[in-house]
Amino acid sequence: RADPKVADTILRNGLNNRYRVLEVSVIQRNGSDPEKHLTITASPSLEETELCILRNGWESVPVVPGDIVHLEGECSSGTWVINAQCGYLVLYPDLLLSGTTISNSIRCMRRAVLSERFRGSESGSRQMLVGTILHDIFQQSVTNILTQEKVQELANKIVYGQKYLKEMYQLNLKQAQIMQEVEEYLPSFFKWAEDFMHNPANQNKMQLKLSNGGKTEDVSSNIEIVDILDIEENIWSPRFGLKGKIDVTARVKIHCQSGVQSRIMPLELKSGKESNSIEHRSQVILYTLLNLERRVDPEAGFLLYLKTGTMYPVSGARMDRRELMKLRNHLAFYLTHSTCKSDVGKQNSQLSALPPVIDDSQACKYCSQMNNCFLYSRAVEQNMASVAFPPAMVPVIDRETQHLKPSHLEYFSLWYLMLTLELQSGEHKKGYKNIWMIPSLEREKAGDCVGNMIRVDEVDEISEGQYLHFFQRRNGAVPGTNLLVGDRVVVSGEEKGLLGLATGYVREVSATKVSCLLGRNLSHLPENTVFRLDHDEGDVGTGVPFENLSKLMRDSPVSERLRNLIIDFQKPHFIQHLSTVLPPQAKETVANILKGLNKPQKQAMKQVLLSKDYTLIVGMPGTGKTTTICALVRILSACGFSVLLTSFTHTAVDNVLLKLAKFKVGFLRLGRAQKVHPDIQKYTEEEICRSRSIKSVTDLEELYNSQPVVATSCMGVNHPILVRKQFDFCIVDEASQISQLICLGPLFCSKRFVLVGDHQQLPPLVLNAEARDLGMSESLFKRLEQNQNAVVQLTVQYRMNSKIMSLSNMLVYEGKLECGSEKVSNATVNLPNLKKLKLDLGDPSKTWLKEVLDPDTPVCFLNTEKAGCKPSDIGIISPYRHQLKTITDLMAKWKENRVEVNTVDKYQGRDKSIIIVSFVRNSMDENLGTLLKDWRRLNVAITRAKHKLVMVGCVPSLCCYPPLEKLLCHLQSQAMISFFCTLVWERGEVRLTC
DNA sequence: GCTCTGCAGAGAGGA
Repeated sequence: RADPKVADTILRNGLNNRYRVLEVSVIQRNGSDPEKHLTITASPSLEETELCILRNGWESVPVVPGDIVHLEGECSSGTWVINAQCGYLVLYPDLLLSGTTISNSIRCMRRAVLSERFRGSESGSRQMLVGTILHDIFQQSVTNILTQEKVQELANKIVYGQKYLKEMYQLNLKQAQIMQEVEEYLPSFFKWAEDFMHNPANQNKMQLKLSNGGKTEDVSSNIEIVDILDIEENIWSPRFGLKGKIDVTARVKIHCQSGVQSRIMPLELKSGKESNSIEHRSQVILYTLLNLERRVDPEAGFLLYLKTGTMYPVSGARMDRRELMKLRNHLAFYLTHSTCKSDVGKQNSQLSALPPVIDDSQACKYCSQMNNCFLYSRAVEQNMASVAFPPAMVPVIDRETQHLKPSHLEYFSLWYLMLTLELQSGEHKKGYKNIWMIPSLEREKAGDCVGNMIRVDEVDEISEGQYLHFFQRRNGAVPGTNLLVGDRVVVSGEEKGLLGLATGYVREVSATKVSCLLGRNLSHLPENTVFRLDHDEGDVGTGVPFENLSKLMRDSPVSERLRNLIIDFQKPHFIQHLSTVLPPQAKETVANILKGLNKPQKQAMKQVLLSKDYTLIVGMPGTGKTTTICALVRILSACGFSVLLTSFTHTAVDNVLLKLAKFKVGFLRLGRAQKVHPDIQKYTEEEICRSRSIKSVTDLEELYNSQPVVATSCMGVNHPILVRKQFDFCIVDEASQISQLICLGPLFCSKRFVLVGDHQQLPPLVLNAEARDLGMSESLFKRLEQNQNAVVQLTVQYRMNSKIMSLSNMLVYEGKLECGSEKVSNATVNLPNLKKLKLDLGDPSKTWLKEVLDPDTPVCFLNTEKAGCKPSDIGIISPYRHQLKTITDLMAKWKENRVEVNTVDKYQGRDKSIIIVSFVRNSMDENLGTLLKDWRRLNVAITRAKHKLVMVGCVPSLCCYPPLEKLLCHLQSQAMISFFCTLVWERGEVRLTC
């Protein structure tokens, strides 16, 4: 009951009810099937309980106390009955599972569960791409009622357009090949249209089970498609815990003996073999359920095979729907219970078993999840007493995983567990469910949503599949919001049932309007539709690390090499002489570049050139990491090497590129242009393809091969270039801040790698405490640092004056940091109005300010209001967000307010002339909190200032934290403490005492 | 005990 996963769930009655299960009991009566009785409640106090009785197979639903369920059906005097004839129980209804996921689980649920974790395991195939293209052509043809000639034209436009070029490049296919395949289908398109769209009296009799006047009857009827209402309609159903995209939503006339019926029905297109299989039919049945969210029950749908133009009716009979929903519940159970607490009394989590391995080696042979499936059984399940494998599969599993050592299996299961725990923490915080569980007005308060919007102006198709929409607040101005340009949004209708209409990106936010680039054109919706735009936190970055973990375990030379280096700590190798790597013609260029570097930087260049495996560059604060990376890229490319340049954030990548752009080194920037620095946008693939109007695979390939330097974020590893190309070097900036498995991504497509970072600064963020304790915040940089022969340190810094530097030197760097020049060492802050100001400070109560303002004082307080330096030169940092809010609010009164206020964490990688650190803490409580216990956070905090570092805090309180205690001791011994100020709160006023 | 960045992604077929 204390499960945090459900602790914050909103319970309620009614159509979209949510019940908490309090008790589960199995009732076994003589001679009849067992029943399951659930004691449930929809009241937050858990007091008013109801009873739910599960019968006729529903008792198999794996529901346990604490679970959240949704009930469909009827409740009479506090009792729900879910049986063969009526009602549904939906387990974890806020977990929406897609139609394909559920139909894929019919044969093997294990595969369906694995596919949810390892999304990119299927790299796609020719058939799939052709399928996607055929869908597109068909959908556009029927929507626009095109003639045969026009359809041919459209096919040409799509195949020879830019839309699918990337996929074609990835699969190494030619456009002509695709076109040839596509053309074979076109005659069937026309045949279908002839049969069903333009010919009401067609001879294609179909058997349809439909309700009529209260009873269901099997009717023989003629089907006529009269109107196409939507294509790719996206429906989220929090009632059934389902989601899906419906190929075609059509108005259908059903002509039968008793008359004509008109219905809106789903049409599912298939370009493969005409199998009419249970999987295909199940998909249609699930779509009939999805339709309930928006319209009356269609009761049936159609399966259309594009190869032949044959259309099969599929009824959404109660029995089939019921079985599919039970399947969904099982899937939801496995996805939700991916970890469990080990033996009673212990608090440690461990991985749960997946759905069992099926006994069908024939089916497994072609399964895209085979590797992950066997890996999980070998690394995780083989040690579980409760898991038995089909005997025939045991040797297969062993054979397919024999390339892995015990250390590899251990690494896999540890990281799989940590990633899963972290995923659960993320789901708990974010997730889509807020969109349907919390009204827009309420979500607006937190800034995550803008509701009550109507669409204005025309929808503008910017490029294929990208529609620019404009929204305006129905009454008044757009409220204050966190929505920023470039953020992902989900557009829904305020009216229920219109969830997830489209997703896209924010283009512009003004006081009156929000414009968004969406994947679907919403202009077909009624003009008075009221929308809400929700900030889409999505489940970003959850798939990539799982995917990388799976890749690392593959039976391939690249993966084996990385396993040896990363898991088994194999010593990195270096070659002896530079002459063997340095081409004669590059010598002069390289020498010139080296001239601009200091000694440790030069050493770093040499080390990288000599490396056969990897190099770690420790970039202490202010030591010119960006300059070093920039020089490194120039040298490597002068030597003829290809380079993949990455970092976790777009900002970090662009920082290097901004510098690099000044030199004659060409590069290609991957990633969404919206997320890229404006000055770098012209180097993005998106921009280049637009400006050169690239429309053939050949041209695209040429572009991809044109630059030896490619830059992208670590998450962008699924780009086709990285799938097909191998680079000589991969450089990862800010590597000490990147989670191990995310950092691993770009390394698969490179022969050698360079990690740049500083493990004395903040590690990757890990939300889940247990995962953190298990070691999840260990970056790859930190892990490999134990191989000291691969490490070079940049120790000469150009940021801080000597006094500021000395703090960090004492704290963590053991005196290794040195100033780059006298100028740096002696630099002080320039305060032009100081003289005048000092006169104003005659009041004895302000003497402390005088001292504080003295440029020769490294530790002090500064009044930015009158001192006369630019506010933009000042940064205020604190470990705590709430403190920043208070400071920001206090400063809001000022006319000109350009002082940047931010968290320590956010200031990493940046600097300012003057930094004011507010340590906040002012109590001797036992509750210390963890933020200030971290040496790395303190190190970051005190190494941001170039000329003046002002720290504010309560000395005795702060002495409880070991890192601060050390710092304060040092300050005292250096006589810097006398200037230290204590910040005291009294009745909401800030008073400074010395 | 309070720190937060990444990003399209449901479905494209195959046995």
